[in-house]
Amino acid sequence: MKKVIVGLSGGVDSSVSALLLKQQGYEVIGLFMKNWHDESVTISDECPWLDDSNDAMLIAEKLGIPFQTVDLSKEYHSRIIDYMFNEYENGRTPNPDVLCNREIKFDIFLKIALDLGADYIATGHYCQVNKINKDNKEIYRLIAGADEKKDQSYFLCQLNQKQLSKAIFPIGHLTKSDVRDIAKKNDLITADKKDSQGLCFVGKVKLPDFLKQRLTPKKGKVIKIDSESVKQEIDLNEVKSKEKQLELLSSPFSFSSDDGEEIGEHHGAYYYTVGQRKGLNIGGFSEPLFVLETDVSKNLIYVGMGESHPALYKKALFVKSNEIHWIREDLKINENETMNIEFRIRYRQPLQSGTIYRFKKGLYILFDKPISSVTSGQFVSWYIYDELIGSGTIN
RNA sequence: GACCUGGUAGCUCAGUUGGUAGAGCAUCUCCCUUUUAAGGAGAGGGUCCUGGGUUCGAGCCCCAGCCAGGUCA
Repeated sequence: MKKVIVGLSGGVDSSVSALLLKQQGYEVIGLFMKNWHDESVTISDECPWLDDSNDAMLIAEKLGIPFQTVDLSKEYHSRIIDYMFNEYENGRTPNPDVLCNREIKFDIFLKIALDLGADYIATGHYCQVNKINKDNKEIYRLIAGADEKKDQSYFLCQLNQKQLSKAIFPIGHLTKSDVRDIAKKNDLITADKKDSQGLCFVGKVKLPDFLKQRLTPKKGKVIKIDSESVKQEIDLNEVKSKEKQLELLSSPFSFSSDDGEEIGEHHGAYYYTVGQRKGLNIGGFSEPLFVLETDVSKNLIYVGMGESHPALYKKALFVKSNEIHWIREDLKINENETMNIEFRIRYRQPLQSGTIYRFKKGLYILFDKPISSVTSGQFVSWYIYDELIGSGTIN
């Protein structure tokens, strides 16, 4: 009998995952990860993890499976929280939950599971894995969850073949309402529990407050850039090489304080992210203001009025060579090759179409249509149909 | 110095022939969402510059003052 350790979070998705594994005849062990202690920074109920661990335990009892708790808060802190603060400090916008999967659930947790003699680990993610044979090699494919609205493949975009080979996603072929139905029919107490939100393991936070733990507030200017003053289309015909063209299209606008008018003050450029609307605390304009760019070294933030401001849109993005990740290494493209793909630059964004151009320095993705709020530090993941084949950090 | 225009929600402004005020933005809450955003819904918020006067009744009319911007000598 194959042995699976399932990460029980105390939610309905992992509950049903465990149930299904049990029904499929696996030897199932439930493991609850406690990765965060500090409730002072969260908005939600006083002690969410206590309820969650309790629910997880009750589910394990109900299913008649062994249950354990592990505390990975030290690792979570060094691998996720530290990364987060570093990125924000450098004016980038990290994605802790993508890292959490790569570094915690599918690394440390996986190792613990293997040490316990498990053959696989399972989680309640809405995504699917399948295996194909190609040139006598087994290749694992990461497929989007069947429920388009809940597809969480994006959060797993940094996993590799080895990790996928050990992963089972028991609910990936189901919809959320299927999962809730199953939970109800089987009297699982988590059946009607609200979906979790906010940072995985940490919970819902007000980001600026969270960041203030380590990034001290410092006042700076907010500069408003007029639509008209944004330099118009670069004449690509004057630029000979494709690489140079793409470099221009993907590079930041690099505004300076002379490019616009000072309209207010902020409390720290690193609290803001591209495309952000709320929290600027500046009114008096006919349309909302959106953050176009931040400059952490000068502590400036640049904003533009209206959702169609030209500086809110980009036609290309860049990923450095060492930050390119292929799940399907067999599909990897070489220097000077291109590939038509679909991609997304944030969770739940509809897939966008574009082309990858690979050069020595890294790769560019040229979008068929300009994309709003392309944010450095976030992950871009690329797909062929519903298969996620690679990803990278937006430069 | 004279004249003109304006002083109305946190901000920018609208307010019909006088009947105790509105819109956008901002803010807050909720919804959505295992990142950051965006998006959707709702709510709160006004000694209508001050002091007099006319009127049954004044943000709207009259007088004086204060403040801001402008024009002319």
